[in-house]
Amino acid sequence: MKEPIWTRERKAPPRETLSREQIVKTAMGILDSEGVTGLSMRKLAARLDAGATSLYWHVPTKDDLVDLLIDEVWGEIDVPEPELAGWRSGALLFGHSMRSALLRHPWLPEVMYTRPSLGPNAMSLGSRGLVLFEAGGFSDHDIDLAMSSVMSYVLGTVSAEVATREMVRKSGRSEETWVSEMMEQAQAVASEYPEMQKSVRRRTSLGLDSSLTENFVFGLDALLDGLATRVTK
Amino acid sequence: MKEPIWTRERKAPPRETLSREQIVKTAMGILDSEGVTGLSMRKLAARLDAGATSLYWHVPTKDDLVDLLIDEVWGEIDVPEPELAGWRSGALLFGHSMRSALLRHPWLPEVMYTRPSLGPNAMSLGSRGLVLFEAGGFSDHDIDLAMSSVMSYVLGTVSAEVATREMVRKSGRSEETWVSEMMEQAQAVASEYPEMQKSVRRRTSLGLDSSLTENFVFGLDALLDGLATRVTK
DNA sequence: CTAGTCACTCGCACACTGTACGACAAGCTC
DNA sequence: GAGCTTGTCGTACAGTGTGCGAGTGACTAG
Repeated sequence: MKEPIWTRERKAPPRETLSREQIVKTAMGILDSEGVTGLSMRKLAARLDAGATSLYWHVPTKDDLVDLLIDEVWGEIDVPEPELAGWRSGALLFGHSMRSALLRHPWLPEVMYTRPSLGPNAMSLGSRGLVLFEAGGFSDHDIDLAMSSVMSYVLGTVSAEVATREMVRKSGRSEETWVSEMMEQAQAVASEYPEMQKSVRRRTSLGLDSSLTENFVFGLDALLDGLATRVTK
Repeated sequence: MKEPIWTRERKAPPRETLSREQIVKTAMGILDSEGVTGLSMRKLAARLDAGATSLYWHVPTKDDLVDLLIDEVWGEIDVPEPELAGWRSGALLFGHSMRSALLRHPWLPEVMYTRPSLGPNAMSLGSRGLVLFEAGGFSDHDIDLAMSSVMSYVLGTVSAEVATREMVRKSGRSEETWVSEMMEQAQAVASEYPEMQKSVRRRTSLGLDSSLTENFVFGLDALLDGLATRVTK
C-alpha cells in the first residue's frame, strides 16, 4: 500500500527553482526603480541568477509578464465597503488609493493603454467599485457610467502627474531649479502665450507636490459634485 | 553687381532631398495604421526610399521624432473662442475635438506619458484653453485647475476607450462576437463578480461605439456641472 | 538497481531594434 | 578649378524578445 504524498517525507530538500511569484516580484522591483525601458528579460534573469531563457518556462512572453504586473498593481487599490463611509467619501478614498498606487508604480500608464488586462484583481476592483456606486443610489443605468468616469479621471490626472514628475527627473535638475527654469522659458515666450505664464507662476508659488495634489483633489471634487446630482434614489 | 536670388534662375532643379515635414508626415501614417510597434527607423526610411541613417540628418533621434508627432496631434485639437459659445459649451466642444483627435491617433496614450512634450502646438492649445476658462468666470486660482481637470478627464477616458478598442482589434473577432464572448466570460465568473456581469450586459445592449460615446459624454457632463458651481464671477 | 518520465534550466541562434561613425556626393560660392 | 555646406548611406555595435533543442536533477515504476 502506497503512503499518500503529503505524509511521506522528502528524501532531500527539493531543488531550488524559480517561481512565477519570485519573477513577478523582482520584475516589479526593476520596473518601479528603472521604468519600462529598464526591464529586459536578460537583466531580470541576471538579477535572479538564472539564464535568460529559463524565465520562459514560467511565463509565456514578456508581455504576459507585464500583464501579471499590471494586475498586481490593481490589487493594491482599496475600495471601501459602502456601509463604512457612504459612496461619496468612499469614492474619494478610492481615488486617493488609486493615485498612490499609481505613484508607487509610475510605469503603469505607459503600458496599460495597449493591452486587455482583465486579471482577477482588475475584476475584483471593478466589482467592488460598482458595489460602492450602486449603494450610493445611482440608477441601474448610471452605476458603471459613474464608476468609470471616476476611474478615468483618476487615471488621466495621475498619468499626467507621473509624466510631469518624469519630466523633472529626466531634466536632472532639482525640483526648485526645474520650476524656475520653466518660469524662464515661460517668460521667454510670454508674448505668445501670456496665459501659460500666469499658470506657471500660479504653480510655482506652491511646491510641485502640493500643486499636483491640489490639482488632483480639485477635479475629483468637482466630478463627484457633478455625479452627486445624478443620484436618484 | 550681383542679381538678387529670387530673380536669378536656378541652373538646375535642386536636388531632391528629404525634409522633416515629409518624414513627420509618413511617420504619422505608419503610426496611425500600425501603431507604435510598427514604427521603426528602417521601415520609415524604406517607405521614403531612403537609407535608414539618412533620417538622422533631419531628426536627432527617434524619440525626438515622436515628440514632433505628438505636437502635431495637439495641433489638430480645436478650442473655441469664448465669445462664440460660452465656456461651458466651449469646453464641451474642446472635449469632443480632443477625443476625436485621439481616436484618429490611438497610439498617443502609450507614448505621451513618458515625455515632456511642450511643443508649440501644446503651448498654444494650453493657452487657448486657459483663455476659455478665464472668460468663463473662474477665479484666477481656479482657471488652470478647471482646465487641467477637463483635459485629464478626456485624456483618461479616451485612453481607456482606445485600450478597449485595441482589445477588440487584437482579439481578431468582430465587435459583436467579441461582446458576446465577454458576456460568456462574465457569466462564467458571475458568482465571483455579479456586479461585473450586470455591467457587461448593460454595455451589450447598446453597440460598442454608442456605449463608449455615452460613457464619455456622461462623465464630461458631470465634471462640467461640478465645475460650473465653482464659477465665481 | 535500472530505466523512464517528468519539471525545469540554459546556451545558441535569429531577426530585429536605435544610432554612432565615417566615407562619399551634389550643389553653391569664390 | 578649390573649398565649403548640405545631405545620403553602408557598415557596425550593442542591445532586444524568444524558438529550439540539448541537458540535468528529482522522482516513480518495475
